[in-house]
Amino acid sequence: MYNTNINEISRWFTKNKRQMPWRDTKDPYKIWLSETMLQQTQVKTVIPYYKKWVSNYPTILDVASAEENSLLKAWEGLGYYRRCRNFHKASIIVTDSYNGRIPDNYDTFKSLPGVGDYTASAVMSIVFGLPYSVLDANVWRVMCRYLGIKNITVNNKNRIRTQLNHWIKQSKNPGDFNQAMMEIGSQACSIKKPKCNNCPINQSCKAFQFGEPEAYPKPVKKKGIPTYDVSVGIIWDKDKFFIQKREKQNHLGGLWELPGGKRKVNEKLEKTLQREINEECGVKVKVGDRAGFVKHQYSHFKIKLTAFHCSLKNGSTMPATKSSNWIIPGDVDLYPFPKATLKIFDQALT
DNA sequence: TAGCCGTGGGT
DNA sequence: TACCCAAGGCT
Repeated sequence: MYNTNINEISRWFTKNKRQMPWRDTKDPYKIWLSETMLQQTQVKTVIPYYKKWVSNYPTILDVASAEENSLLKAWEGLGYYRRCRNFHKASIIVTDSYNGRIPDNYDTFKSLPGVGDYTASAVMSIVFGLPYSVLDANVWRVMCRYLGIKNITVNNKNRIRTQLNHWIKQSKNPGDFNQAMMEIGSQACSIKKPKCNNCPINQSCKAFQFGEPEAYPKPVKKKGIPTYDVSVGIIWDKDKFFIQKREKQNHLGGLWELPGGKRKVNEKLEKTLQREINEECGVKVKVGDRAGFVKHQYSHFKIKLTAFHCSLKNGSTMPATKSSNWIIPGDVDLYPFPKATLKIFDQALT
């Protein structure tokens, strides 16, 4: 029965796999990069970023020798920017400590920053043919349905691991097996309205036999997220305006932004701006016309973001530092900004 | 360990 | 519109 499933999965993958720029490479750098970009990010979203990245940085040596600011600019809009900073750090470790060769050992590779169980298993199996099974959100859903599992427990996770390990040891190509399982989850065993008639393992699938695949696994209720009113300033000095770099350990770390902050209850947005800029930069500003307004949603909160044109009051100065600068609108292309800031620029600088 | 971390696709 | 969630990792 097991080997029958393996053969069916393999046949299904050959027939149904989508083409992706990294699909046919065994270059550990490119597979590692793609798996990093794919974390919590859909294939369709990743493809253009992947292409641009490998064009800019063809080898891991190019990444190691690049400025973090340039790498973040290439990552701009992809989100979860810590992935980019960790990939940079890891590339330097590989260059300095492993003579530029990406480790072919699971534990050594997984010790690199940003490499967890999923990424290590994916790279080891796809590049080096080692039998480490991946358990991402897709495979988790496929296996919950296959084994008739509703709840996340340690025991159930072990049952899934055991079955996957058994299969992958039987498979001729561990990398293809892993990718096949993920592709089944994405294309056939979808969250809503799964296409069970196009699934290679439906004959042994408990959830399919029970006639209610969507009930497995049991959906977890998630919390609501708060909304904040935020106001930021475009502080002009002649043709230049002020930007600052966010602390690396913080939200959107390493990216650049306009100064500003969260509105307090019953506070006017103009007042918020003067208060925040005084707290952050130690200067007083004159707030002028509204420059833009956008709504934006992050992972765990939403913002309503209002931007104002501003100018420094007489006697106030803000010198450029390592983490701040005065730039002309054309320089926006030189710095990585969060999406919300880019939306404000679209409204305010054109 | 559960919360944090971005953005866009899909419905 | 509003909401869920995606080829996870870190603390």
